[in-house]
Amino acid sequence: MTGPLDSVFSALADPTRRAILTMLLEDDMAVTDVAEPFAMSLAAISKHLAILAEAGLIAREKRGRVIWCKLEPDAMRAASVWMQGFGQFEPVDLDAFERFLAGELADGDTFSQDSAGPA
Amino acid sequence: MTGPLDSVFSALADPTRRAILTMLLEDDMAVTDVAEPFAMSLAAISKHLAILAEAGLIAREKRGRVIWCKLEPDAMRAASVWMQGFGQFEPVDLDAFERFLAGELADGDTFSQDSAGPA
DNA sequence: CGCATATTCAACCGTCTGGTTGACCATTCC
DNA sequence: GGAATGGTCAACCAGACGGTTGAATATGCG
Repeated sequence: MTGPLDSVFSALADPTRRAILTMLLEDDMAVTDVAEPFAMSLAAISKHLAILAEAGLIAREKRGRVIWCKLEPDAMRAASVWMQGFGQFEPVDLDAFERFLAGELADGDTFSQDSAGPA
Repeated sequence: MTGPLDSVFSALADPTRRAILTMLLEDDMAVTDVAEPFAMSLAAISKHLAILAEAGLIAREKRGRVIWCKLEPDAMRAASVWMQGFGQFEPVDLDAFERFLAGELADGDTFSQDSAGPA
């Protein structure tokens, strides 16, 4: 009885996948380009993309031999609403957001997880 | 490195744990009472509670021989804000959002889960 | 003290997850 | 047609996950 919240939350539980979503926030990307900054195989990224697509968080569209990945932020809505039921955090509290960033920022500026940095 | 978003999202990815959080929305509860509606062992529930506590989503306080579980909705804030960055990315400071992400990256029973949402 | 209650610990088990590698389509280019 | 490019598939592996059971550790009570 796996529901949509299960797949969305567990998709978001992986930092690589969250990083991918963040990249897609900028622009649609081909699979190979998505994979480029990560220190793992293309096949691994392909699996991550499949999980994100399964959760509805991205859509993949094949054009020629390239598959374009596009963010589908609507899939986050249910999960977001669920969480908001627990806090009084307003749906759009940008001040809180900026304060959060200021507090939590501190370090790091690339997607390099373990050893290899981005090219 | 495992950041706070990892533990929160993966804690929320399990329907049993979401149901527990929902119950705690009503009131603080003892471990045994939390376990009561579920068709699984007390030990299993105890583990779920440990995971929720590890993620900061609940606090456990021992009073006498009973351990009381209390919701800590603040732990959801970061994850909620993160998701909201995707929901309405127009007003959000995208640059700050991505810097934050880069930093974060370095680093048969009673409940029908998906309907069991906050009141 | 001795027993019941509340909760965790420890060992174990099957399944899922995230990664690897190498082979396999599909498409474009020469 | 044949080679290079873009992506996925399949098999495999180590480790995490979600559950079980039985023993252990408080604490409260008569």
